[in-house]
Amino acid sequence: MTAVPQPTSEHHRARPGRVSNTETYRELREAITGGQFQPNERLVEAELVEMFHAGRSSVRAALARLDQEGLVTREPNRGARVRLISAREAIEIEQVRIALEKMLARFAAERVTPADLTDLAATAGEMRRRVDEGDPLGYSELNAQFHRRIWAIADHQLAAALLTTLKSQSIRFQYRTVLQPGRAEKSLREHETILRALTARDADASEAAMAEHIGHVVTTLQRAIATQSVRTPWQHLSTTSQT
Amino acid sequence: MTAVPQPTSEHHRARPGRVSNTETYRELREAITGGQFQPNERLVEAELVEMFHAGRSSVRAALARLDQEGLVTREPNRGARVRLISAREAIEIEQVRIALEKMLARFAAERVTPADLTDLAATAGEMRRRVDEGDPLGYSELNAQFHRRIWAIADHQLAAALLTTLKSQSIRFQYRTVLQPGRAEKSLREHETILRALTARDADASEAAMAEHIGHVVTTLQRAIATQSVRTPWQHLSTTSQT
DNA sequence: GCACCGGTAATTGTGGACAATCCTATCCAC
DNA sequence: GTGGATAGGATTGTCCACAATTACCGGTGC
Repeated sequence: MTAVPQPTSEHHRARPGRVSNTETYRELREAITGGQFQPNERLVEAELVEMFHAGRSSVRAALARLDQEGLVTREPNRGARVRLISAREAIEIEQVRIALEKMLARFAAERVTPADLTDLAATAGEMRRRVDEGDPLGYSELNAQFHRRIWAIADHQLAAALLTTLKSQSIRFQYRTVLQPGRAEKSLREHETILRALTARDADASEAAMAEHIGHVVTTLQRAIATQSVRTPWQHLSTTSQT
Repeated sequence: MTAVPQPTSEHHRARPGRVSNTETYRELREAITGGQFQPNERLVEAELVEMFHAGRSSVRAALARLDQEGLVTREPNRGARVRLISAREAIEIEQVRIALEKMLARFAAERVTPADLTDLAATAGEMRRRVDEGDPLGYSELNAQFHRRIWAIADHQLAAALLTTLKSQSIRFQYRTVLQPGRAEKSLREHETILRALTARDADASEAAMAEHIGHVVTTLQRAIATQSVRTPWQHLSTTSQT
């Protein structure tokens, strides 16, 4: 079956000297998304126990959870591996992302406040600065921030949770849409279009602008996948993603 | 964090006499969605061990997994409970469902084959028969089948997986829309509209028809929730849901 | 050289025991 | 009678040992 997106009960509190159960989960997750393991690399429980100074129970729980999140694969009696995301899956993820972000853009347009707008405008301005300075990494970070801000305005916990998890799966590591030349300027203009639509509180326009924006990401992604198979397959560069 | 939707590695094979690990998961899940437990009811591990003739490890694993799927809640050192889904969450679920099913309707319109269409038409015909006979339960089942068929045509694993899980969460609420007077006829007509749009291979019309259909479900749901708080809170009738 | 086969090592799956934590009921002081 | 402290029971969290399964490797027969 399939894992759903609830903000999984996470009221755990870290105890002083101990390595909490969810702590090892967090660390392992970080290690995977951070690229410390190659995709498809085996994750032997005993090794992880030593690596994170945790009990085997914790490691097993963490693996089970990451399995459901789609970051690792487990086969019975054969252990866990870092999940390798196929091109098709990566595209499916982006398509779902479009559907959800469209919805959120619409909701955001209906609820946005003046304070939100000045905030978004500030971020957009900062993004333009980064582009002009030729700082793609900083731009990426602000980009993510822009989108998250819209999620917050839309105030939709479920969609936000889903998007967060989906994001961590794909783009973060393997199919990084590398900075195609000229993509940054276009991306920036798309964000500005979104901002204008939100400012006008035009739900249809906001949704359409968001759809077009992420749609471009998909085509960029598809191009990247088409040409990628030739070059070095798995290159982990940084942790920010580019949209 | 949040659970993601991968078709979680599930190659397990049931051994003759033994109660496999994922088997208890399946049973427990079935018990919860089937309404064998009251919402918010405590799920004591020892009791479940006895009930399903499984080891505590299995039960614990199952609970962890169901926690991520959003069917149970766990608090550290305080055990697990059947998750009670708030009205807001139920609505959020339906909203996400709209977004995803719209997308799938569009994809389906682009890929549908003549065989698919005759199949859908047959289901729609059967649905009409059930409505005429006044068989809401049978209608519900066919309804679900109709939607699943569209998912299959769209051929989008991720979205299908997400929808399946979301559905299992909100089953309790979906019951309420069934019994609304006159809802069945309207629902049927909406499905027929969707079918016509698909037959015409009109992606925009298909998406719109699907959006309108599920949109009505949401408003019906909201009305039901508004009036519900007074009457008997949790009445489990069957396992099929009504949209 | 290659397929098959047995044994051994490595790894995962599971149950049980114990520790840690929380809840409840009771008792005592005021 | 009320509030707080405390002991007891119930329940969960974690470690550990052992069983079960799989992978690896060398040997044998053809």
